[in-house]
Order: sequence, then structure tokens, then C-alpha cells
Amino acid sequence: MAEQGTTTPRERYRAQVRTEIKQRAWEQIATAGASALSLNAIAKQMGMSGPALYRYFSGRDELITELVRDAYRSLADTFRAASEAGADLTGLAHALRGWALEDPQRYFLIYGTPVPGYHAPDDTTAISSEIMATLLDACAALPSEVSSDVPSDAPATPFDAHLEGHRQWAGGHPAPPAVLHRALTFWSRLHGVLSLELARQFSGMGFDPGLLFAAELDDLVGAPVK
Amino acid sequence: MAEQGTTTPRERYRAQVRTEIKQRAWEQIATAGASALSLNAIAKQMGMSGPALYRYFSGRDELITELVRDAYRSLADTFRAASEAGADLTGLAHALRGWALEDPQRYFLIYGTPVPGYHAPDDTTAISSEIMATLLDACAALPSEVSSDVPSDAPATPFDAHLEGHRQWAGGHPAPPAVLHRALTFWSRLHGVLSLELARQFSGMGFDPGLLFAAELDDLVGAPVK
DNA sequence: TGTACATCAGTGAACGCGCGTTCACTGATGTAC
DNA sequence: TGTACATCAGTGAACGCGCGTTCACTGATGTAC
Repeated sequence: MAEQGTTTPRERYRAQVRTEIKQRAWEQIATAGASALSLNAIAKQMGMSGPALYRYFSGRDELITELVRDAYRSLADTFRAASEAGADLTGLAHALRGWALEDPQRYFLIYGTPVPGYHAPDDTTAISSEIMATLLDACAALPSEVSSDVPSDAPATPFDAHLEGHRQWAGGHPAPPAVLHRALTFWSRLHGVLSLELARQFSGMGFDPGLLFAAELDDLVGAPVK
Repeated sequence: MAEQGTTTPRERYRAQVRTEIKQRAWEQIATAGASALSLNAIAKQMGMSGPALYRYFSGRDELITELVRDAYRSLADTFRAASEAGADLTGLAHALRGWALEDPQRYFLIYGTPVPGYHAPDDTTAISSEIMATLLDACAALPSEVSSDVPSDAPATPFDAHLEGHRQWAGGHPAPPAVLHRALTFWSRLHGVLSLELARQFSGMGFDPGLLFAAELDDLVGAPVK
């Protein structure tokens, strides 16, 4: 009658199969994109019949939702691990890049083309906040006169002024607008380079996308100019 | 026997139907995403039977290819029109943003999540070059000491040095590395903000994405700091 | 240790669906004399 | 202007396919006494 912490063999087995289903799902997404994900195909790949999967997921939608959640979780964990290992903003950037290159389609499942109907499960916004919090901490820890000529903490730009009054998304983080701004800039600039790179938009162009990423990062954290 | 410039009623009719098919296709993409595009659904919407469309397109693939081509063409035309109307880099940025907001799914058809198997038709690279040429011209026309402290044209950053040796993509444009760099930065930064905005990633956050776009643009062209 | 029962993973058949695509055809439109 | 023929847009039936999902079932695994 122990209900705490113990797992029966059946529970262990269930967890194991669930995990394998998700693994195969990721393989399939990597191969043919998320829109091609098919329960029947996964079942066949595992040597089972299609309906068997309904023991583990209530349907295709639940599986996808779970994958989205896992992807967010994975990025949040990567960020937190980096941060706890003492990484600064540069470290976070490299963690992000590594995570993205590890599985481009996983990156796109979160940050790629939205499917007009679909809405991400609610609890992902909590994980997003976690990611954002880590990012904000790192931004706040950076020496502050990097890109701004104004020494005081008065807003230097119209957008900083705007952020002063629109900072709910920061979840109560006590950072000046310039820091909030830097966090958003970090996110959007690195996403810009990364998503173009992962989508192979730079493919035939000949230069090294990693160096563009590095250049953008240098600009963000204050390049060693000379 | 006139073969030049004249169009028969039949030809005009064909062109008209082809156009309507594409229009419906765009509507469908806007509504449900590109992966949901279906020939049968378009036919039904037009009050025709499915096979009728095969008079106009050899199949689904050709239709999609045509849509991709049109999207590139449309952006290239928008850029060229802006440029010919005397727009500077700021003008191009606003043209880009306007074009993207006009039809987000069209933007994503070009710059969104790649489908692992699919490769864009070859002639789109020519149109890409056209877009890039316009962008490079505008970058070259900008006063040059904006973000660089170094007055000479010696490469200021490792990436600029790298570009010195990897400039084929610029199609022979005679611009110093710093200008090439600026073009890439323009592209990736604005794509960063735009794609996150269009994907509604900023949705619950409260601030105005347009102002973030403006802030990025100011940074690119040399903000009126005070 | 052995028997009786409950749980539950997985099967196979079946459902309805929409897809892309082919084919032989009808009927209207255009062309030649 | 009228007739004979060719062109070609669009139809309807049919193909095979894979999808998500349901249902009644078999058989193995675990539980209770």
C-alpha cells in the first residue's frame, strides 16, 4: 500500500513505452516535419498496431502538446543548467545555439511558423517565463554602459520609455528598462540569425553563419572592439 | 497569325482562372497554413470538380512552387518599388514590415519553418539576389561611420575579415565588408523581430512589437541618440 | 504454493474521411473552308 | 453566312492511400485469499 515514490513494474513499463513513442515522434518530425507526424506511422515503426498508442495518448493532439511541452522544458533546463554553472549572457547564447543545432525541428516546433488554428498549452507560458527570468538575470548582471551613452538610468530611447510602462511580461523582475530592452534584443537578434541558419537561408551564400552569430553576440555584450 | 503580344479570349480566360486558383490557395494558406493546402478544397471553393484544376497545374507541387515564386517576386517588386521611389534603408525596412504584415503566412512560406524534403525552385535564388542587391545598394548609400569606430576600410571585426573572403553571395557588388555585414545584420535582425511578432510570440507580453522593430531599425541606421 | 479473479496492454476489423491523381467522356468554344 | 472539324475546359467515376479513431476481443501480468 505504499503510494509514495515507489513504481510498480507496470508503471515503469508504461513510462518506458511513452518515452519511446515520443522518441519516434521526434525522429519523424526531424525527418518530415511536424505536420507529417502520424500515430499510425509511429506504431508501425515500433512494431505495434495503430490503436495500441491510444493506451498512452488520448490522440494525436495530446502527443503533439506533450512534445511542445517537452521542448520548452528542455530549453528551460538547458538555460538553467548553464546559468547555475556560472554562464553569463555569452554562455546563455552559446547554450541556446547548441540547443537549437541539436535538433532544428524541435526549435521550429516552438519558434517556427505558427499553425493558424493551434494554441500552445497554457503551462508553456509558465516555462517561457522561467526562460525569460534566466535571461533577465544574465542581462542584469552585464556591465550596463555597453551600448548606451547615457550614464543614468533614465530611459535612453522611445522604446525604453515604452517598456517602463509595459513590463508585466518580466514577471516582476526588478530591472531597469534598458535591461528589459537588452533581453528582448538578445532574444530577437539571436533568433534572427539562428532561424535563418536553421532554415538554410544562408546555405548557398558561402559565409559561416556561426561567425555572424558570434558577431551579433559581440555586439550585444559589448564587443572587444579592438 | 499574329503571335506577338496578342491574347486570345481563351488565353485570357486561362490566365484568369489560374489567378483565381492561386488567390484561393493563398486564402487557404492564410486560414490553415501551407501544409493544409488542398487542390480538392480549392476546386470545391470555386464550384468546380477536383480534376478540373489539372488543366491549370500539373499537380499540387507545381501550384506550391508557383506560390513560392510569386511570394519572392512580390517581395522583390516591393523592394524595388520602394528603392525607385527614393527609399533609404529605413524606407526598405518599413516596406519589408508592411509586406510581412500584409500576409504573415506568405512571409512564412518563404522564411518560415523549412519542410525537410522540399527545395525551393531554382529561379527563386535569382529573385533572392535581386532583393539582396537592392538591400546592398541601400546599405552602401548609408553614411559609413555609423556603428564602426574605425575610419578606414580595414575590417573592424573578425566577421568583416571573414566576409572579405566570402562575398560571392553579394553577386559582385562592390561594397566593403562592413557594408556586406550591415546588409546581413539588417536582414537577420529585422527577420528576428518580424518573425517573432508574426508568430505571436510577443502576444501576451504587453509591449508594442512595432516599437521594438523601430528600436532595432534605429540601431541599424544609427539612432538619433538624443 | 496454488487457485480465482481483476487489470490492462495490445490486436484486428471496421468506420468515415479527404487526399492526389487517372481516365474516358460530354459539350461548349474557336477555326478553316 | 453556313457547315465540318479540332481544340480544350470541365465532369463524374474510380483508383489506392493513409489518416485518426472506435470497438469488441484475446491473452498476459499482477493481486487477493
